[in-house]
Amino acid sequence: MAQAVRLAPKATVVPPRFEAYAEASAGVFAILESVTPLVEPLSLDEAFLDVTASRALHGDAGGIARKLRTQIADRLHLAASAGIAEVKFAAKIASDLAKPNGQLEVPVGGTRAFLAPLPVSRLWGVGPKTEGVLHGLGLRTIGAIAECEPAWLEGRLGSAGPTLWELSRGIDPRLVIPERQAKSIGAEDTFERDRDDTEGLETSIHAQALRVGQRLRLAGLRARSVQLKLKLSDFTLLTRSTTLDRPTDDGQALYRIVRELLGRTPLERPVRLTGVSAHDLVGPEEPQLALFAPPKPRATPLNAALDAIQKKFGSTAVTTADLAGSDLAADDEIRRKMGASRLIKPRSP
DNA sequence: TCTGGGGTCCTAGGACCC
DNA sequence: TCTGGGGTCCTAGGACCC
Repeated sequence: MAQAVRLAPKATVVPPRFEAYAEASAGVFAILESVTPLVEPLSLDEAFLDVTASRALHGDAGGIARKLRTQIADRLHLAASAGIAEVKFAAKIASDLAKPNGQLEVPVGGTRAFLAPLPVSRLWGVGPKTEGVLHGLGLRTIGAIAECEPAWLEGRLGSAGPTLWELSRGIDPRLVIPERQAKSIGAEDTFERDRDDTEGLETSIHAQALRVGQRLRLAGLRARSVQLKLKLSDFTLLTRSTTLDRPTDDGQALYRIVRELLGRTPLERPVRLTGVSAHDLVGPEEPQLALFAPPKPRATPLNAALDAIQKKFGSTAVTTADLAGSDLAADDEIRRKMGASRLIKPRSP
């Protein structure tokens, strides 16, 4: 947006409508799941489908893709593209090449030939850095990688070498996995202007810790470790993390820890972004390994009450004193998931 | 190309344990 | 107190993806 506004100073800037995208996404996934339960979301608007067992009922893969795309167009008025292949990442590339609003099928047994002329950057796991390394080795196409000795590639790229070699030959053993448990949950915000006042930074990570805590409770998870993230004015990234004595889903507990981490992190520059994330997530049913039963956390009933209030009246209905009136407490995603229908501003801190 | 927010996976050193 | 080999866990950083 910064770039766009610079180029077109008079442009009208329209805020994103995350709720609308989520609603459309749910509609698309409902259509996809009418064909097979083996739907693996890749993002809000992309998914892998394993239709191996669906063909007897729904016809061949190409026909299934056409049918799904027609339904998406008819019911949701959205364009959709599809890639069909024997392995996941080839299907993904085929769908990228079919955009917009097309579909591309890689013939059975033809994966390696399909990939060979494509640039190395098309491979999953090859970003700008790895692309530079590969170009330095004289490798520009996926076919060129396929011709290499995997051991030679390993010497130059580490363990990524043999993996890229396999992919270049169309070997991709990854299965379509419908439900995947989150491995981390985080919240981060870039400031309007860089700042270095402790109070402002603490307010920011407080709001983020509370958002993370709420999302943990929504997912029925607790965190065993917490990470503080700071991006400085020169874009250098700092992370500080701690492992907890006991897993928690309490935002205030997360905040106490990241505030401590912030306190012992000397900052040489103003801060551009702060972030808080929860890692090593465990479910609520995790067996208790402590020798003595731990005391029931005091925060649990409080959080349940706060969650209920926010579900009913919106995410800004009740918050901590330092966040009152600040827009940092709002989290559209939480509001959407909880189904809150209206927003009530606090009348006084 | 002056860089948002949500993630995943990997590496590497050091502390610590047997 | 030192030595050696095998291992886990914790922490920080980086590449990559949508």
